[in-house]
Amino acid sequence: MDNTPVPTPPTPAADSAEQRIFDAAHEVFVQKGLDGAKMQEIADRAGINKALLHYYYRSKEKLYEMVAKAVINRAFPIIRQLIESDDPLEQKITRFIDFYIDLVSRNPFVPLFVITELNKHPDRFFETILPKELLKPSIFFAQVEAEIAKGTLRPIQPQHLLVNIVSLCIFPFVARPMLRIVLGLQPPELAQFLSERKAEVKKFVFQAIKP
Amino acid sequence: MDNTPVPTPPTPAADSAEQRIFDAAHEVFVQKGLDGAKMQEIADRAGINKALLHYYYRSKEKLYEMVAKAVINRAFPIIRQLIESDDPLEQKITRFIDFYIDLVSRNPFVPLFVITELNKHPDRFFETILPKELLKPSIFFAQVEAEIAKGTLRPIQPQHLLVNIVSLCIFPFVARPMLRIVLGLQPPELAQFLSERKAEVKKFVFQAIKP
DNA sequence: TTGTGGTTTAACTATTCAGTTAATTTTTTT
DNA sequence: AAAAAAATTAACTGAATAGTTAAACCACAA
Repeated sequence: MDNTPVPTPPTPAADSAEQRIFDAAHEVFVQKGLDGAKMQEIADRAGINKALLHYYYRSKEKLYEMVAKAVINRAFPIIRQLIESDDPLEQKITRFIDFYIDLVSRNPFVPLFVITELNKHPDRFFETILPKELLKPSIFFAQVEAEIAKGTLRPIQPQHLLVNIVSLCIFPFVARPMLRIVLGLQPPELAQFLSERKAEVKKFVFQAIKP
Repeated sequence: MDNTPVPTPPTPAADSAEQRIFDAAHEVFVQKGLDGAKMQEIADRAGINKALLHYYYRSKEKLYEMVAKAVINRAFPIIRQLIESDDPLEQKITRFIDFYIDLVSRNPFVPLFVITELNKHPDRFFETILPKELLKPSIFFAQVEAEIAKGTLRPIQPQHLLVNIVSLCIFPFVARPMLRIVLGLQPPELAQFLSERKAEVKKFVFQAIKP
């Protein structure tokens, strides 16, 4: 028979106060950043007393750090897998664009959050939030070099290619409200426009790199 | 003879306290945002007493608003000129990329500032900060359509083309610290990498749109 | 010289907000 | 059911920081 004590789960139960606090903090921090977020607002959204925030998470900084880690750890493994896989290049790029645009269109505030965080506290970010193992894009780079050598790709620095792809995927979602200014689009047309991005980016990229 | 009184100039003298305050505020707000900026830090950077900030600019919000307007009004006319000019398309794209990358590499914090501001107070932004006249990209769109009809350009929605170009220009500079993670580049290599962007983006775009 | 208006400052007040405390309620254990 | 532990709250404290005030300073005119 099983007499091992049930360990306190590292992730709190789905509808516990602890979890509701975390979810509220997630929303608020990602949308407003560390300075813009107020503990009272987080408490209100979670529907609990402000003292509970400190009961479960000690301080604003600690809570923020946990949220930041969660954000990174949700996205990072997916990106790592996409970049480090050894699918053939064309398929890899296709998958990358599809996944990445899915990811960012579901979480449009995340890239902005990461970039802002990274600008304000680069040290903390690299030391405590980011996983020790950075990405290894060398497989991707080697694949690109190989296809160039074979003549199935025009010459291009693989680093630039990767950055180009990422830029095309992320930027329009991050800068969504800017599109209203630049293109003169209203919200409904804007949603339509963004839904076309997957196909558009793929066409654009493949045309740009064919020999 | 001229007996009209000399009006108080709308822009204060170059080395006045008023101007030094504004410059300091500009730096601090653009880098740290409204919430991250502290009035004391602005005063310190301007080398004056904190009370002077309120003497000249009433409140933090007012000062912030003036800075935001100045930022927009510096960038907007340049962009408008680039987009609305009637240079032939190829030259227009070339100029656009060159100017835009120059602009953003000299002011890497500005796009982030604008996007953040736009996310937090879209109403204020559209009502008080932005010039009444939005951009008119229709000339650009027409040019693209024309070249497609002539067969000198592959079919592509002009809106997507414009967004693609802007994304490729802005994003790498905004996300500069992310490149360290994605590409594994250290600061010196990173500077080198970014200096190659102008040439790279032009090659990439023109290859992507040729028939 | 002295009066006047604009400029600048040191010292102060008010507010906002993170964090604490001590008491109360709820849940779990015996 | 009583005792113990955990969860939750209202009310408080302290620190940071936006904003005010009143006095000092300065330039310049009468």
